[in-house]
Amino acid sequence: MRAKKNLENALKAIINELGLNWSEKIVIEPPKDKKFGDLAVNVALVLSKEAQKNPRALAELFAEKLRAHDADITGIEIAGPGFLNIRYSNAFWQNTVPLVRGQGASFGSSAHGAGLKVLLEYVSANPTGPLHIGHGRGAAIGDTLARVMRCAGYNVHTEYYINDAGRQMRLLGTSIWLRLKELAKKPVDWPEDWYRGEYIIDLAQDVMTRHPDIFSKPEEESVDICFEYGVNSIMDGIRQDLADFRVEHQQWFSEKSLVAGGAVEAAFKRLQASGYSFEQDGALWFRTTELGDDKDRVLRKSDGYLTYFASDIAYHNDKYERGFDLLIDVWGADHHGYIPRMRAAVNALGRKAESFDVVLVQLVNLLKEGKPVSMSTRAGQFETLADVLKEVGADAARFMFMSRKSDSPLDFDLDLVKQRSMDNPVYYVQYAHARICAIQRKAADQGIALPGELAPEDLALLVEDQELELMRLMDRLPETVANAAAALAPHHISYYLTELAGALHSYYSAVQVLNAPEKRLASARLGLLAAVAQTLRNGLDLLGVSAPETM
RNA sequence: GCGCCAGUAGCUCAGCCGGAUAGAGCAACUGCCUUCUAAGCAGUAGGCCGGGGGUUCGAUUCCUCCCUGGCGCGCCA
Repeated sequence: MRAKKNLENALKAIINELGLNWSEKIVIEPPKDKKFGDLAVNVALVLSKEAQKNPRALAELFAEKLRAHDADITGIEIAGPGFLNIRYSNAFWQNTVPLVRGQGASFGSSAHGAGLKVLLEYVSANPTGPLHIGHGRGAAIGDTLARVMRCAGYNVHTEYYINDAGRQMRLLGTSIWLRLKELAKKPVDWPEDWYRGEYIIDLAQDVMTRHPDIFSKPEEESVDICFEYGVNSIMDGIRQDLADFRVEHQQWFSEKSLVAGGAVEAAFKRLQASGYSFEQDGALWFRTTELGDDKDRVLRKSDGYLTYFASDIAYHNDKYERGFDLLIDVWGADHHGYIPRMRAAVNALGRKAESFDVVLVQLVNLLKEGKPVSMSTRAGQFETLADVLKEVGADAARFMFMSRKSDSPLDFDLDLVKQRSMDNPVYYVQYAHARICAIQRKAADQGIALPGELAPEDLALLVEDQELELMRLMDRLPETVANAAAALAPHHISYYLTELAGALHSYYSAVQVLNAPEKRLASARLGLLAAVAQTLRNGLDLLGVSAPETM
């Protein structure tokens, strides 16, 4: 980050001096191959198209000015069409060590998000059964994204929307009630649509214990009792599962409360005012086709019940009215068809299109010994998130979920995730941290103290290739976090960590720390390792993964 | 039929707001444990970046058409 910012500022000054225009297209990044230098930039982009055909002269001019501008730049190579390969001095990189150690747990953070108020909604699974592995992926992505965005300077609020109104909920109440009747050996007429899972029987049993007199009440009231108990009990389970997975929501937002509070009617009025709603066949419709959807959508059905869409519009309207600048929803990819109508709603509510974004999370294929495991809730046959966590642990599961971008399907092989090998990069990264801790313990045993702030002449001893590589990588954490936040792509963090861990392992094998030829060198290296451990911890913490001291 | 997502090394995947010789892990092969944890390291080999066309000085990246796979297309949520 420091390197990138430095170079960017220098380039801006020079471009300004030359009377040219800075272009957002000017990307400063690590070169594809380390032998090219520390950073690469293409300055040809500030030129007109015509001039870009011969960018060499300009590149030379920039090179000359950069050398004069920044004493930390020790090497500039002109390559390719307008490429400058920049090399920073060792001293520049060595300063990363005190920087990281000075910032400690906050190293990696930046002001990139400028305090933008973001509402991040994730999981929001219907309380009709326990969370399964697919919900787990959404949970891991949502929670990690929240951590990453906060670290990048966004003001993030996280929510779980509880769909405790509507048809599926009536179905839950009925399902429990029918199981209850079955338990009481009463005749049962099974409908086509009901929840068959074993947990429904458990719930029915609980209701029976708590309400022994339930059969003496009117059936409607009994179903209500079943529903109330079922929702609360299942939500308690969901909260517990998420807590075990280290997934946090700051707020649990009830759809029922939204409807009861009149928010839906208020949203309807807004749509009416903008002229997008109409009545037809006894139902209230929203003309989403005028806003890019392929069909108009029903808001209130002819039977008087609200659609899910209706209360969802009200919910999003409520989010805006609470003052959020950006709404991000994490959805399962099977809901992607829902996006156009939600965008239509955002538009009709008079909000900017960019203020609403969706992170689509593709399916998880749960595998056991290479064979798929079914996860249908209604068929009552699924591997719950809780079961998976019990089997592989939260660390391995969270890292696995962060090992792919969200919109590609993920095979989650239980046997693989349990494996303690490089098939399973979480151990690779954690092991790097544990190795540093082992050295630190050994140092303490030998009476070698972890140095405080290293003097410049001590830092200057850190000149091995692997040492400089570690410093360059550490310097990249803040921009990696900022990029991951801006792109809503939290998986970048796990790739970064794997790279940093690789550099550490490489260093560990090549260079002796405690057995270094000189005491001062050993001490300097301990200082470096303390910084690397800090960086690993900070990165792992963004993923919600622990950084063990021994393994 | 329409829409969304994907197609990159034998396998699992990064990269994609256009830029250098396309990267990583696994699997394969060769080496490295009397030295701080071998859950590791060093190295070799492995690619019409699904296919055709287009835009461009330059395309894995953008546009378009095809092919293949997944997922959606309710007065369900």
